[in-house]
Amino acid sequence: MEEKKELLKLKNQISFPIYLCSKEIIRKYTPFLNKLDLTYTQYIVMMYFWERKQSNIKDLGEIMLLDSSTLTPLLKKLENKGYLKRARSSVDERNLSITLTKEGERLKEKAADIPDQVKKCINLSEEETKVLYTLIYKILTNVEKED
Amino acid sequence: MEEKKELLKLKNQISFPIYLCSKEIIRKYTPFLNKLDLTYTQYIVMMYFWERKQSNIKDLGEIMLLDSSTLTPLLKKLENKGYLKRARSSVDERNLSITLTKEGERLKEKAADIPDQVKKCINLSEEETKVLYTLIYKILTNVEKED
DNA sequence: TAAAATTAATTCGTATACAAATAAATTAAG
DNA sequence: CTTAATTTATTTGTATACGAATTAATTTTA
Repeated sequence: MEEKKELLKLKNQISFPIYLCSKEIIRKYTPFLNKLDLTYTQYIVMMYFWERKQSNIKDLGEIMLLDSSTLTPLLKKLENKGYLKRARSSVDERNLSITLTKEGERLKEKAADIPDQVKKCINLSEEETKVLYTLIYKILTNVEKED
Repeated sequence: MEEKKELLKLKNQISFPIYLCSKEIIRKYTPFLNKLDLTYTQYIVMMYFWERKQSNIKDLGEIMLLDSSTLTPLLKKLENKGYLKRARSSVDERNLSITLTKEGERLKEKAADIPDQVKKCINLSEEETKVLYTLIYKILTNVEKED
């Protein structure tokens, strides 16, 4: 009985520090991303396209774990900035074909230093990072298993 | 040179899985919290008051790492639901004194089962949770050190 | 002590984030 | 072959989240 109430303390719920950690790391990215006129979410979407060049909203959303209702306005912003191009697929007009522009390619060079800078702030050893990485992915796998 | 571009891949940035993990764990809370008519952020604010009973926006914001501009509307919602009471402090009228209501106390009983349910979804061992906890707090400490 | 600086909370503007409803195109079923 | 079901993206509504500007109260300082 008392035990259950103990669980209801913030410090005893792993979700709370993870939530804080995510926000704080994003906060560390912000000054660097501001120089590129990008938000964190826009940045990870750009990273996706730096790897893939071409996609649609559905596939992008499956990697980002973001709904199309989040991505639609975000992609329009990135198109307005000149980094992406949006066009309906001619093969299947339901699909939106999103492609990286030359300007979007160039942005990759400007972003090249950011990961190292943030890594420096986070300041974990290689070993610690690897362990953290494993545990976080374990949670992601477990949590997704139930659907 | 090629090395830096390698860093710009999503899977090589620890921030991305942490960001996903935070969102996915919150998603696991959602069905339980819906039954209590609470969002995740409202839930962690309630947890804060289950421990403290009384606070102001500034102190609350320092624990939650949330700005007063986020908390002001959120606290008004929790007041409308009847869980909190907001009133200017008579000692220093700049401060908003926020207190837990009887209804808010009762909510704690209804929430008592949630942590265990989510823990089951996350499904890490005691040892793994402890290690994760340590690493996450290490990042939080390192990241905050620089201010 | 009166003006200046600081502090605490609110308001405003912009950007996610997600559920639910809608719309348009394609596929499946009869 | 036409209707029904499914799929993909958009729109709408609500709830964070955060920076910047504002307001009101208190402290500091000249």
